[in-house]
Amino acid sequence: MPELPEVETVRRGLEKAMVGRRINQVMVRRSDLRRPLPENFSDMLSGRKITQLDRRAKYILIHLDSGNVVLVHLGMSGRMVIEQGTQVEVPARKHEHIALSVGNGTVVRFSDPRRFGLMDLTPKEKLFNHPLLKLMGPEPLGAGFNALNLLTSLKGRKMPIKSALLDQRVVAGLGNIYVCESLFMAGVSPRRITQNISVLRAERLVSAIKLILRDAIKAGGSTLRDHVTPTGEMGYFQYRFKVYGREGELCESCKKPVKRIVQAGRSTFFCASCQR
DNA sequence: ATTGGTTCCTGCTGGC
DNA sequence: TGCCAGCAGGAACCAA
Repeated sequence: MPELPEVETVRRGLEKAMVGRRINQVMVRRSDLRRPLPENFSDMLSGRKITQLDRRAKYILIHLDSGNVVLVHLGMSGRMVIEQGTQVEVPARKHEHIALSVGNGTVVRFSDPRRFGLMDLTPKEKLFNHPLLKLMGPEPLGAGFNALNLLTSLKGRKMPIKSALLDQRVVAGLGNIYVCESLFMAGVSPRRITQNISVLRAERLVSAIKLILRDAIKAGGSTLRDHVTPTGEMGYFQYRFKVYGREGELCESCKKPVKRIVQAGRSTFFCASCQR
């Protein structure tokens, strides 16, 4: 499931194939994604040159020479795949919703079986006032994400730290997998209530999050079910999970079994002995 | 106001 | 072997 490292991997792959190219054809097969595609989506993209590809949290931002920006969110099962020597009319796979032809027989295809993903369009100057981005917290790999900042945003709140780290307003881009792994690396219990997070624990958490995200990006993200790079290769970080999906296996560090609990409706994997 | 629960969606899997 | 309930989860929404 695409979290920040997977989205960054996809962004890097798309950047090579798309920046400097002109979108000469847009095919919309389904517009009822997580939120409906803007009505003029095709018209606003057609004929536009792609100037830049950025990422904000789990969003890919495609900058157009018209001054508009396309926001792409992959949701749970979204894929962006580059194909050579093909045409937009021919769907590459089931559940392909959008295809962009960017010249030289190159087609970028967005598929998303579960349709939790979305695309939207906004003028560049309104980008960070966009409702989806406006309330978003700091980029975890940026200087704006540090222990002090984290403690401030957790102050007075009473929820398990696991849930807080999934809240995109606290830090933007983490999902269930990297939160579990970060908490393990930091030795912090997922059940610990946010207001009881000490400075030391906040520092360890911030370091762990940055380290894990950087390593995961280097590994091309994690391929569990859906994630592939735009050129179809898989990521490798799943082989380095210490706790995620490892219920019952022995903790590498203390050899006690990894536990699974449910918090806010989703699985948390952790070592009750190493994480306090 | 904050927080936890529910919902959307489809594909995969585990248990009978 | 085959079927199907249940699970996977990002984030908006709802209710307490």
